[in-house]
Amino acid sequence: MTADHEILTKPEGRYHHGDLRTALLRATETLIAEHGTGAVSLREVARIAGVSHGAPAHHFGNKDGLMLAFAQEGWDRMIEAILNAVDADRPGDGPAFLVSVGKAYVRFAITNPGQFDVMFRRDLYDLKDTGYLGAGDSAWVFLEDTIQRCIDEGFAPRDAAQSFTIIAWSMVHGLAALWNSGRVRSRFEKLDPDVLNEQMNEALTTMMFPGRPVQK
Amino acid sequence: MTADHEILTKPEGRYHHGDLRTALLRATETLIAEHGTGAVSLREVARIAGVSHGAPAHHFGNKDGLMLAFAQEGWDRMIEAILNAVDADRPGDGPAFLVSVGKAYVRFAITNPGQFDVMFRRDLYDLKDTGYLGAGDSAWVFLEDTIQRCIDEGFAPRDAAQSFTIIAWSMVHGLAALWNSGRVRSRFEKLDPDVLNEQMNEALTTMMFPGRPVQK
DNA sequence: CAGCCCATCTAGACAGTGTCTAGTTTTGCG
DNA sequence: CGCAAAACTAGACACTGTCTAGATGGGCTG
Repeated sequence: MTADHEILTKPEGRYHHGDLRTALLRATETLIAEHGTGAVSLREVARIAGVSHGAPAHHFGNKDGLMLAFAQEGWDRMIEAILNAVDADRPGDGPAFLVSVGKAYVRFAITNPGQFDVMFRRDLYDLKDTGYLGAGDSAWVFLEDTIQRCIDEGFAPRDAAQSFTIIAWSMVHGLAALWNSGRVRSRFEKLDPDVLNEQMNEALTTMMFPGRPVQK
Repeated sequence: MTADHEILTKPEGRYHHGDLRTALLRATETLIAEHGTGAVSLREVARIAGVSHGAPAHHFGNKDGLMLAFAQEGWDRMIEAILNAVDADRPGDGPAFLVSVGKAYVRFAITNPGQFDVMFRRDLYDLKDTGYLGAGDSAWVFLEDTIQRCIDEGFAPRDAAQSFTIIAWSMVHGLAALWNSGRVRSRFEKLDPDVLNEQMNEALTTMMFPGRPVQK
């Protein structure tokens, strides 16, 4: 119905689509957003893109491949979103940097609940796939570097890198997952998620670095 | 193959199963454990239970109903597991009580990854279902009471009930979810999950209640 | 104990799905 | 221009969820 949709539909009378892979990923995103993850089918995304029912298999191998590609795209998008947020916030010290990262993580999750969900759904595709694990690994490494910076600045014990990384990731991931599950949200109908996100990340970081000098 | 399996299979020559509802839930559990959540189908659980393909619909309405019942059973089991753990640990103060609860939460999640997953999969069934939300609510209320006890004992500010509840739940839920996703586990192949669970919950509670007197 | 209601379960049909195959169209490259 | 490979089509098949109509028998009423 939108211009986007037209671009993603195969031009009439043509045999080749042009950018079918992208079109199928966008169709997947639309389906998940409008009807949930369960509504995704190879035949439906093919229909939306205006191609035959067998076409998607050529680009993704099978349905698992489509979901995996969608998850990988999600990791790329999330890392990009975090980098942008950090750029915008210009945090002064390590803990402030961590707050910026945590807020961006949760914001990405609650603004892209469908894709975030797929990124952690190990039943949708082969977990051993190197690309999938690789994408998640870069997120881990990024987070670990953030913690390491806090350690280098004297905010945390020198041997805390791994445990603090797990703690930080667990905190923001749990908050995001619970919010998206609808269980937390249902108790804060009138609360702006961004406000909750801000408050939680500030509180969590304060707990992690109790001796931290307060930033203006 | 096991005795359990035989009990759950319809007695030969009989028309009525006896306890088909339970048999179907157990078949669901087995399928998820052995082949993942995606392997669950009404026809396959019917096959395992030795009944016709249409029988499950009578007990659960449709597939969503089966998954919802499985999720509800999960909530019941988790609350029971937490109560048992608290009984066994006999924690002295509020924070120790919280550690006991948190450890039991994570332990349930990593020993029942399939069921835990389904409990938070809002795409598998209608989120507005009162039974589903009700089960989750009792968990929230239980956790909030635990936090309230910490407040009453002077370990946390009086107005911290809600935010501390979110923080605590986010922590343990995030840890459980990340572990089950395989991303954390892949980095600690040789580490006993129970050890990580213990250490994390102690560390997290120490962060939440920094002034807490150390327990023996 | 007899009769009957209704929960339980069967069996067939139907549209929709993933995946496989063989074949058709088009692109890109020497 | 020629041609191999990539992109896509179209049909088939087994499987799925759900809907129907009907068969069975457990348990309650009288």
